[in-house]
Amino acid sequence: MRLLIIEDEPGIAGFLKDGLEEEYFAVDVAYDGKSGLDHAMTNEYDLIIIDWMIPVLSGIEVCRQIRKSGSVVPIMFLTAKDTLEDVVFGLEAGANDYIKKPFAFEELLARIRVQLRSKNQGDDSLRAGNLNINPGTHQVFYDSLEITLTPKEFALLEYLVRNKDKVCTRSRIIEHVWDIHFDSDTSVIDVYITFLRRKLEHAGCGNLIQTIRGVGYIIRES
Amino acid sequence: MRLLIIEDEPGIAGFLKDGLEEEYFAVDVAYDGKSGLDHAMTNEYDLIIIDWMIPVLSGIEVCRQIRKSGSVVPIMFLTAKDTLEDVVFGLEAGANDYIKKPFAFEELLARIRVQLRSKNQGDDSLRAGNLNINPGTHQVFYDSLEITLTPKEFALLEYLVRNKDKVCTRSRIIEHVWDIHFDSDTSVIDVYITFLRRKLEHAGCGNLIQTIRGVGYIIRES
DNA sequence: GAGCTCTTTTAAGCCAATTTTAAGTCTCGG
DNA sequence: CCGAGACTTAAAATTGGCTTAAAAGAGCTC
Repeated sequence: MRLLIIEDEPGIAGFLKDGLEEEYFAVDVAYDGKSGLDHAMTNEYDLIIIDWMIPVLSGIEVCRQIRKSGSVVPIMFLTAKDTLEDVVFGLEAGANDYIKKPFAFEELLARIRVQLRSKNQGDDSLRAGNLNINPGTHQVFYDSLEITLTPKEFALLEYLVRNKDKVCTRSRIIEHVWDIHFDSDTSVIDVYITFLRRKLEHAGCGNLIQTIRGVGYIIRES
Repeated sequence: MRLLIIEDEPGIAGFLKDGLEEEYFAVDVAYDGKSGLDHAMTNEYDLIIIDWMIPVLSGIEVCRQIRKSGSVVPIMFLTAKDTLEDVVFGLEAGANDYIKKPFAFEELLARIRVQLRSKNQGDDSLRAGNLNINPGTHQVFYDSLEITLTPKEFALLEYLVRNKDKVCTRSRIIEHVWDIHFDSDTSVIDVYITFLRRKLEHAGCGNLIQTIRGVGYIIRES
């Protein structure tokens, strides 16, 4: 899952980036509103975190511009302000959630998961058929059998399952899971798809990941 | 286990901090309501102790704010007041327990253990398979064989067992057991995991602590 | 407070798992 | 049947955990 953080204080930005990468997110950081908007418009993110008070272009203005472009990406505000007025303003500008500084990292993480899961549905774990993925504990179960995955394998499977019934193109996968933006002729994806298929097959959960030739992959639930 | 004490009298605060650290807790202290709330919001604690009468923001207000943020961390009040009215007030504000000053340190400790155990289950001792951990006496038994641990070894094992069947990430371990909050590239955890494994192995209880590479550790009960 | 022991932390080298690269083989669609 | 793209495999590169030894710190005794 790929996140954008728009935050001018390097300390906070670094802390968030490190913590979120530990949770297998691919994280980009922008240090002012203009460059943040730039990133948001030229890339596809699964969620954007914006500080209210940032230079060049205010957080709220960035949010408005993103919405104006038609994007429905979940947006969360970080802010020191906490009057009712601000909340209303933020939500009117198109934000999905709102977290007051100072905040616990755990709380932010929980709220991020809420936003991401709403795209999916139901409880906190991700499902596809009998496969159960728990992003909180980094565990995967097929029925009650646990499948042990490496970090990259997990991140790839998570991305495919979050987008189940949708085709995931190679370029999106390389962006969202590997955070690689330029064109490159690597075949990492193929290799990891093989790894995943082998482990899933071995657990009795074969044929989950289907190939769309020339495009990418899809996990179908039906 | 990591505690926060919000108490303005340095004498009492120091006494509590020292006493609780002697019991292997990782203890933070805040000297007024505002800074206390700050700490509570920006960190993850296993229990919070709040004095009723503190400057800037009253204890009860701090408690309300914490609950308002959705946190369910156990909260205990310290207070000189003891009318029924106050008790009701405190509990309504979201406190879990209530202890009147002056109090015996032993009693406070006992009540803290009650609050912490409710997260786990049943009786006072922690279990994982045939391993038995007694937080009160700092003893560890494998069947009837005692395993002698140093304070840090004990604290680490206790944290892992309290969170058994859940993955404990490195960053959570370093926060809850060592009380280190900033990013640091220490390898203390590795060293202590080695110490623990060696002692457990030696007692015949090998293979208890499993590594989740790139993430942390887990003790599985099953 | 000097000297001793035990605990905790730091640092370095080693080893194993993970990730990436690269090359050869296979398969689908035209 | 050809070629592009996908799959598989092996091996290189990298990362990160494990182990060890030694230094630093804490507590105790005399």
